[in-house]
Amino acid sequence: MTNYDNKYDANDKYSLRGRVFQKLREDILNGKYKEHEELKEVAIGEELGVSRTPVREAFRQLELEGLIRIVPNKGAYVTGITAKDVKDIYMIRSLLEGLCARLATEKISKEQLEEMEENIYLAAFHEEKGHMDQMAELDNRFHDILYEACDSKLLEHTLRDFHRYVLRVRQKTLSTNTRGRASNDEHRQIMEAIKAGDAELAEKLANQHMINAYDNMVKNGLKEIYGENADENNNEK
Amino acid sequence: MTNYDNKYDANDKYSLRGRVFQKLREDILNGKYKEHEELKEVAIGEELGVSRTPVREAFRQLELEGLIRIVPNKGAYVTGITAKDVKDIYMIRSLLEGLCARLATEKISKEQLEEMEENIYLAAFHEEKGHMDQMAELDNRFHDILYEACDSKLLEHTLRDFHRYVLRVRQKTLSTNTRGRASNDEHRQIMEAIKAGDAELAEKLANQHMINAYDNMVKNGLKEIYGENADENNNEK
DNA sequence: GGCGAACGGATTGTATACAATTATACGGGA
DNA sequence: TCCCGTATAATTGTATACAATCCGTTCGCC
Repeated sequence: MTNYDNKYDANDKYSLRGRVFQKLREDILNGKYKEHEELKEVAIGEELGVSRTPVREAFRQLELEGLIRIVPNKGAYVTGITAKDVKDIYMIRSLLEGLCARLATEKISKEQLEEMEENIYLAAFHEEKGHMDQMAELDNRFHDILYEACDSKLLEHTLRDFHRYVLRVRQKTLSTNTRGRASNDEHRQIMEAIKAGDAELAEKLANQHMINAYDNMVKNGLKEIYGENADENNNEK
Repeated sequence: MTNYDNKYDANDKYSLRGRVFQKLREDILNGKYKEHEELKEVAIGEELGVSRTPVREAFRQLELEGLIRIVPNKGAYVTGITAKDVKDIYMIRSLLEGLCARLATEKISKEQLEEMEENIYLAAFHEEKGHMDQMAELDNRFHDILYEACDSKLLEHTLRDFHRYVLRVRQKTLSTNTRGRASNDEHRQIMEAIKAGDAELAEKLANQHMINAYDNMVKNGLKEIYGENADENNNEK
């Protein structure tokens, strides 16, 4: 659990630690550092032109974000995501996105609703054109708007954490374009329920949206990508 | 989001950083350091006989646990919990504890179920004797067993985070002894549903258990303790 | 040849020194 | 008296030096 008030202030990009943190997070999510790869303090420090101190502090933060795993006196390793992790996350997200949509129905602002409509409009355009990158970006943004609109710092942060955590997976699987249209449709239905003030429906639709997203992942070979590497849980000392 | 595999290995109590981290966390939860109190690196370091380095690293971890808030170039402050935070947490927990109970119904081991029965038996005993401390301890343990039993590292960790986050509040409010018995009853019902293999019922009961716990808190003056200190969100630079 | 202990390199853990930033106190001027 | 700029102290940010630990290798012994 993290600082729900203003975490990004604390990781400000003007401090070396903050810059290292954001750079490493991005590189891990981008896949530059692969699963189980070891991150060495001096190497990272030299690459970014800083000393070990800010690198170490960034490591501590990355660990609690779940992106790396620090083994005392040994090193820092990029964490792997098992197929079960993904399943669990989507189970949790299904409930929480539903809650989020329900709360957002009461709390959403005019501006947020407008941005949501614009988002859906744009997504339809890019879907037709086959612009996958923009689609992914808009999908992320749609959920971010929803998180902001629920007016709960805690829920917003929790969902953002999970969302970010599965970005690595989504980048590899969401490029199946049949899902793109379905996802857009579901977004629009959620938006319309919110706009109509039907909190119950919005919750139900958001629930199902996550279930559908996960089912699609499984269909498109999640298992093959993140095989059942059961060696994830070996607690060897 | 944190390392779901073995975070406690990384914060091993044999490293200075780990010891500082655990000590500070305990002191914050115990109330030794009060809300909005500033934690100074040198002071903590001298008190524990270590240099600033491990203290700083412990701070970074505490921040992502949500216990302190670090303002760059200024300091680290113990985070306050607003009444709304507590409400949000219980809303989230209601859903997730329900999910946890549902999963646990399928996955719980014989040993875990036995410990749960023993827990409930002991709680009834201590409730009759009026042993508040033991009651609180058993209540914590009951939920921990449930978290372990759901067989999801991610869900387990998420729930533990939220649970720990509200410990500060619970210590001040759960000592109303009428709730003790009701809580025990609810625990037993959840356990029996799990034992009977009725996942739907277990989920519903766990949902309601959280709602009841929160309602009781409100009744017993949550507002008065954690007043609407709206000054929590001032993002002054 | 196999096995174990000791050595050495590499890496992390901790302490300390120095730089940058912020807060506070003081003093001068209007 | 009030305001404001400057100096100074306190605190955090970063770099570096040193200690402890881990891991592979080599050497010696059986």
